[in-house]
Amino acid sequence: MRTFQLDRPQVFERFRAQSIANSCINCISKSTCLNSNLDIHHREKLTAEYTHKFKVKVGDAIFHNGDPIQSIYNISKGFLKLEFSLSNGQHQVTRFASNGDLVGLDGIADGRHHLDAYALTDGVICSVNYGRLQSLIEKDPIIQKSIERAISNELNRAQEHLFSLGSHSVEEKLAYFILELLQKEGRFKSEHNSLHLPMNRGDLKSYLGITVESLSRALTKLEGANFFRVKNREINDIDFQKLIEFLDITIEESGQAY
Amino acid sequence: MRTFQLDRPQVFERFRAQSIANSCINCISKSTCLNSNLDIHHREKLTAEYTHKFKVKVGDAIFHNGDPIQSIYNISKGFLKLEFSLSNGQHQVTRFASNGDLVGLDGIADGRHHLDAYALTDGVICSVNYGRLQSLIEKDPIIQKSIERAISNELNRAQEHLFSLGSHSVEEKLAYFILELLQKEGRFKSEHNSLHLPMNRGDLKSYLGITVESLSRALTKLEGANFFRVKNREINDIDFQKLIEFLDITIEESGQAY
DNA sequence: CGCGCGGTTGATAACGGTCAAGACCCGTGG
DNA sequence: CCACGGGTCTTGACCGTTATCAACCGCGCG
Repeated sequence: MRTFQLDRPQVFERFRAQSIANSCINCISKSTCLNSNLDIHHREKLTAEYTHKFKVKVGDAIFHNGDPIQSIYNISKGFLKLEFSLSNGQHQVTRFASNGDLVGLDGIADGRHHLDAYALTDGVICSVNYGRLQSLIEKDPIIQKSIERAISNELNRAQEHLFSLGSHSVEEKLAYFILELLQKEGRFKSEHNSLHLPMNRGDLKSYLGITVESLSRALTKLEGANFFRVKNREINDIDFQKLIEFLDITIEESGQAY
Repeated sequence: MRTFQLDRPQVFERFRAQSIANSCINCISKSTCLNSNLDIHHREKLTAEYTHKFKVKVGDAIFHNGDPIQSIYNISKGFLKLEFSLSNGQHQVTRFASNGDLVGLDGIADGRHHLDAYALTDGVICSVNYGRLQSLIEKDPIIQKSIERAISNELNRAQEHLFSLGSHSVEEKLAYFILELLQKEGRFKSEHNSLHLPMNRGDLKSYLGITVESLSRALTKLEGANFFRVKNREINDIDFQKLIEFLDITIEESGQAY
């Protein structure tokens, strides 16, 4: 289970000023980045010559389906959505990504991205040039392992999403989503039983494969059953235990990330 | 797009007799295996000391959720289903795998499998010891790339599945599935407009996230609209063009596999 | 022959989608 | 500071699709 915290923005800002200067050593995201299990020597290799930090604003596209894969992206700050889209306009959000998540691995298969990536909020992204990363991988098995684990991890996340979309009611899908977000922010056992949703209802209904109206009704219904309180994008007083009972599932303590 | 054919079983049997003797050089699956883009020298490395061929029977489990990852599996013959399952009995088929598919990559993330794998038919599986594969990867960047591409490919397949489950009617999900199978068997432009479904209705409804009854009705409905003819597990006279018009999609010629 | 299993068909009900209206949020400008 | 306006979100009424429950069919097998 990841344990970083998102609730002290001012501290974040101080680190940001350092990390934007392209050092992996001091980067706030390092505990969840590619180099999470690298020692300090390895981390230095990932620094300036391989990485490039840049800011994004709400709505910015990071890459599109079909684009050749230039880089792998690590999110330092902010939120992205990843969409599967067809030329006829149909599209679906398949993933939300945030602090420490690696994005763009879908392009490894054939050298082209298969998804669209957009910024949901202003943020900072660390890009790692893919060509250079490849040569680095060849020289360093630890980095190679990190990459493989990251993709495999993403695959497993997709499987869980698949499961939650198949044969579940709207309320159940929503409950799975809330738990997923809680887990991502490492808040299972913490005193923080609230969430701020980084996405609007439109993106969330797409992710869940339902309509906005159903989503809205599901929110009020679960609120009425005292699973949580909803106020716009704020979810408060989340009753973690009730949610997992509702879904009839058990959560292991050691939800180990990559 | 993959171009191997599945419709001459007696020829397959002759090859099988050779490949069971553990040579990647003569293996019938090699064009779609890990070593698809290896030259003959590299292929030799993958032979006997790394791989082990074995037969499976209908219903056999290959691995379970939680098992430590011993091997990566390449399917030489037959069909597998991969299931996401919870301890409360809920489960969903998330993938069907056949000739040339790599299975078990979900376990790379944390060294344990996250899915259950079962044989849908009798078959032959080629296992590659994961520990040895890892050391091989370190020495040989081409094999490492093959692995990464295979996982990334699987990730993209999962995204498409996700898309087809979200916001689509039962008939649409079924149509997507038929096209997916056709594509897998490389029959888009071939004279073969028929399919044999390797799975029963129960597994298929699980994959599509619907009920058996809805599946049955969707089959008869699409049959009534002359998309194809259904006879038990045989799908005949498939009207490829009508299917893609129904889904309002376009298919590129070059559906390149890994 | 008759049982059991997988699959289909039918009747009914509920869940979720659709359409329409209204409430709320928030930025802009008077 | 408040009024306005546009977009987002919620609520309500209605209807269609799909799940549910139940019966039945066909086939393989003891």
